[in-house]
Amino acid sequence: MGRAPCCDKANVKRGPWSPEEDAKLKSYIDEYGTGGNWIALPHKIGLRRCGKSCRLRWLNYLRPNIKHGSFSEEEDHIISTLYLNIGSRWSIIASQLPGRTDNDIKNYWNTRLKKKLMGMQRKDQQLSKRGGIVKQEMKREVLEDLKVPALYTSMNLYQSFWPTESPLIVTNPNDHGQELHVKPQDPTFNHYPFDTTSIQPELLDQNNKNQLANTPYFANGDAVNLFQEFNNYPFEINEFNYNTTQLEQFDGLVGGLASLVNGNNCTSSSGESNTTNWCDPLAFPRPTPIAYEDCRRGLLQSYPSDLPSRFQ
DNA sequence: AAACTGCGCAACCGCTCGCTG
DNA sequence: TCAGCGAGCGGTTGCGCAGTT
Repeated sequence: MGRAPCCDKANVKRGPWSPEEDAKLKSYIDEYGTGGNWIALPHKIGLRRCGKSCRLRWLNYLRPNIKHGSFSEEEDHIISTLYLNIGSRWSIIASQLPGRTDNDIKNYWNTRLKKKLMGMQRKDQQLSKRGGIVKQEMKREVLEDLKVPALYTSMNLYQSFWPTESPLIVTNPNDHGQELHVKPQDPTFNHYPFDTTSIQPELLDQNNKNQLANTPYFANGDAVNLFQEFNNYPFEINEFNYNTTQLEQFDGLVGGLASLVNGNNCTSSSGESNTTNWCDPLAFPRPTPIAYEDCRRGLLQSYPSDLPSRFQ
């Protein structure tokens, strides 16, 4: 049995909204609010519209302070950076752009910005042909399929999502019995263009803006979607699972993940033979790939024997 | 001037998630 | 614990307009 429809489709109007319908909806919500029930709303005001349609019309067009019109360069930058870091999570991206709706941003990305960026990337490829064929091919794959959020290295980017109001106390669900006290983020830190000074310079592109050129890959050529890989936050990172389950092959080097131990933002405790950093998605910095840095430090000497095959 | 094409955007569709009883 | 429901979200569709042939 399929899902029950949210409204009687035979008796609701579809298609573009008339000015009269807009006025009806707007004046009602202005006076009474949505009442927290979109399904019931059209009946209350005598609109022959589906509740979902009313909600969409209000959110995308009628509500106050909606910004229509062309996007600025700064907005372009924010959208592209966020897209490359978190993918098509339009509502999150929209939350960073006051006055813009997720629908607007989605449309803008799909119809214009993506093409604009891809054009820029192709130009970049032509200029960097001295790179190896394999590297170029891998890069091309990623750039031509921007549906794959490639990397999650811009730590500061996420700071705009971090708590700023009060210290958090988080209990480790991994049964370690730890209580972690997290200091609030300095609110003055949330700005664009974001500060990249805390990111390993090897992980940044020539403009120190992102890490497009250093995307880690699986051996089969797929771009590593680090965020996807570790979507089941909170999770625990330690040197053991770091070395065995979170390895990626990166351009001939061995890479991986580690949490960024960054002052008060992340806490760590020493185990018997390794260091454990427990991270909560809302409270801590995202993990960052530190492939180059760790290779240089000699932390990764060889593949462990139980390395899952997909990382080999 | 008419037909065609491509693009932008509003709106719809269907899925997931979280809340509630 | 689980089913039902509504809200929210991201993908997709299709209309209308502008530019081109």
